[in-house]
Amino acid sequence: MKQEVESMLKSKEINPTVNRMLVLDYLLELKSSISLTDLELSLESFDRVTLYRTLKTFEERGLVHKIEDGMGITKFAICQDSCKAGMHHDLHVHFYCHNCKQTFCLPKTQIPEVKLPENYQRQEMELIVKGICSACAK
Amino acid sequence: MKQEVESMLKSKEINPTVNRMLVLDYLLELKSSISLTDLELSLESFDRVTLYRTLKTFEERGLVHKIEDGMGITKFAICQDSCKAGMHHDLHVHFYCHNCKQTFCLPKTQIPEVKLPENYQRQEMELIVKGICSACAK
DNA sequence: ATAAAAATTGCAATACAGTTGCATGCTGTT
DNA sequence: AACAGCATGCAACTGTATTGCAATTTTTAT
Ligand SMILES: [Mn+2]
Ligand SMILES: [Mn+2]
Ligand SMILES: [Zn+2]
Ligand SMILES: [Zn+2]
Repeated sequence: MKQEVESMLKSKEINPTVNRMLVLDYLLELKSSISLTDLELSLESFDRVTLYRTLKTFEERGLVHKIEDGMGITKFAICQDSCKAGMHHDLHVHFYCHNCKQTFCLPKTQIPEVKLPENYQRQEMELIVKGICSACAK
Repeated sequence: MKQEVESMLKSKEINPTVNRMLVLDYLLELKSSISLTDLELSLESFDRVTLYRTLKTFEERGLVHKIEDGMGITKFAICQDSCKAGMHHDLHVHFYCHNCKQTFCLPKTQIPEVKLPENYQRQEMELIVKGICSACAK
């Protein structure tokens, strides 16, 4: 397990420090995304700034992606697969649950194409669907 | 003109004070949306809190809608038409320009339907397209 | 293995958007 | 004119994001 986490960091050219391995391990367990504040609450021994910079590094190297959850909170989630440093391929839908306040990646749900007005040049897209998640719907 | 602004406020059951008429007038001139901070810079004579509460009232009465611009900034824009107090019909796409940092409503560009995984219940959607706006593309 | 260099971390401080409480001022009504 | 109710401004507070710098850890080169 620890071996796996370490090589995952190395493959993204991230120095595998103890801290970073613990953070990555935690993110991998997680079913949804997490905000910096919630991460700080979950991993109490870490300084907030360290977690901030850890997430920033992870994002820059293509290991996690940033999600605007649609309620003004920034969250982070492990990238699915093909993301590289400075190159995220993150065209899936995100789902915000009004009940549990969690934000889920829906990697199998692609963002459909939209036709923009004349002269608008698209570079990225974000689609946030809000409602009740499957766990809360039961 | 002033007459028009006043009756617009009244039709949404908002008390037409001098301040509110000036803010609404400014918003109507605007081609794109605006953040609280930028509004404060544009209308210097107003206190930030007054503008905050003005926008909040406008939003609650269905006169403006709130936009998460995808970069963590909340912006406000005049509603198109059928919005009522507590009931926004805001399923159009928003466009964020990386060059001028403005966020545009694209009222003619609807958000396409997406099929969610089993048991997810949709209530709202937000689609932000990022890139270069038509003015900056020239 | 050790020393030097480079990267990482923690603490303190700052920046900044959003929000609330309260005293004051304004407006319309009796 | 007196009153009630809403609107406004100021000060203060919250919460998140971000930076500077010194201390510590990790890596690299002897
Ligand atoms: Mn995602
Ligand atoms: Mn809009
Ligand atoms: Zn839920
Ligand atoms: Zn532009």
